[in-house]
Amino acid sequence: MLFHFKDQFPQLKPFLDKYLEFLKRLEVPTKTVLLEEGKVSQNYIYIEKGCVRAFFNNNGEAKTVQFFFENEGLTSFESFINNSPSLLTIETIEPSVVYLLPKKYVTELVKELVNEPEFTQLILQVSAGRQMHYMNEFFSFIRDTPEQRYQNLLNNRPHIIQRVPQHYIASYLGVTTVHLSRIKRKIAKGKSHF
Amino acid sequence: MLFHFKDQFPQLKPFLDKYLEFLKRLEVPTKTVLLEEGKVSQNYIYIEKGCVRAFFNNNGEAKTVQFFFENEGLTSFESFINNSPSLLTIETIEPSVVYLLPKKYVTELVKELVNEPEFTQLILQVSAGRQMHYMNEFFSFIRDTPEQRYQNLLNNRPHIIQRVPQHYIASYLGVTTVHLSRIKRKIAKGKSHF
DNA sequence: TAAACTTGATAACATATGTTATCGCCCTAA
DNA sequence: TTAGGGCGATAACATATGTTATCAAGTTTA
Repeated sequence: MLFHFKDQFPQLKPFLDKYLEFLKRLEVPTKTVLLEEGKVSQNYIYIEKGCVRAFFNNNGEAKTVQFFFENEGLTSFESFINNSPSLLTIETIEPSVVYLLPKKYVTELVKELVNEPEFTQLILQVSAGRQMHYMNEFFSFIRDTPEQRYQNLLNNRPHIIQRVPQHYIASYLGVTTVHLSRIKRKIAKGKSHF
Repeated sequence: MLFHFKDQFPQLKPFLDKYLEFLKRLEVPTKTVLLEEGKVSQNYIYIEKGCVRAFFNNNGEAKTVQFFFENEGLTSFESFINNSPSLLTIETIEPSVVYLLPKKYVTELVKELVNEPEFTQLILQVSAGRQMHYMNEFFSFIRDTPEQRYQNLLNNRPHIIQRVPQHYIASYLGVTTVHLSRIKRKIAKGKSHF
């Protein structure tokens, strides 16, 4: 969220650069929890290498809602703003290298930036983008069958299918692993006709 | 979105009040379209009386995603910020009285406010709230069965069930009207045991 | 007032998806 | 090297939900 926008909003660069030194580099194995559902987010997270998933717990069953990869940053936005417990757990899927910026510094940074009109622009833009993302995911769930959602992944984000274990993908699509297998078989059959 | 926050952010009040005179009052019948999917939002909308639904079109079938009632304001946020076509149509469900603030004035107002630190606070808060809303709707779709979603409506927002025609509710729940009837019968049966 | 719509319930049948169990493959730890 | 565990495919059966058609009651319109 934060450090991606240096190029787009050059006036903010000096503010952001000041905080680079407070980033903590972390090398972590698979299945490391970076933020736990129900706890207040304590860090802004940036992924240098590897990938993570965001999920929430429903009666012991994990529902995966999003994947993040290299060069992406993430926060539990609402958790940061309102000090409210995170709705999601963030967990690595592969051995990963991440940078953390502790909440304390994020808060400081925001305090400094709140007087910069450019920052308001950035906030508006980031917020609109996030809202767009959740709306699109939401609408896709309503509009598309699981098979169509799988096709969307194949067409638009094949790296996810390549890197992420199938049971997480099934969870993301909203079906069981059994049904995802059926979907894959059906698609494979369809293809073999040509 | 905008005029609700006068009390919470008193410093912004004079800015907001200046624009009250540009609000256009409109009395409209049922099924009036206030914003059409695919078009750029031209107004901030405030509902004085009546109610509206937000839906998108999927192969000729309308998928309802949200209802708004008295004293609520709405914008297609992304559409406003990015001048992008709205993902949703906004249509009245009842004869309604609404106020419109043309985009021109909203833009002006935002330009004035962008230098007010309090405005950034407001933006952060509104954005977090909106994101929370869409996340919750999204997660409820993933987590809950249509029957549970109907129970949630009954428990938390019974006014919706009372005022809104059943086919819109079925669409909102993600099922056919036939299935919603089944759900209602099942719940009625369950109750009659006590 | 009568005709035409709209809304909601219901039945019969079709399809999509979940549940449980089994099998095979690959990887890793002892 | 072998035993166990994680992962994915598949089959058989169960359940949830969609589709189509019909009916009844209420509402709008000519």
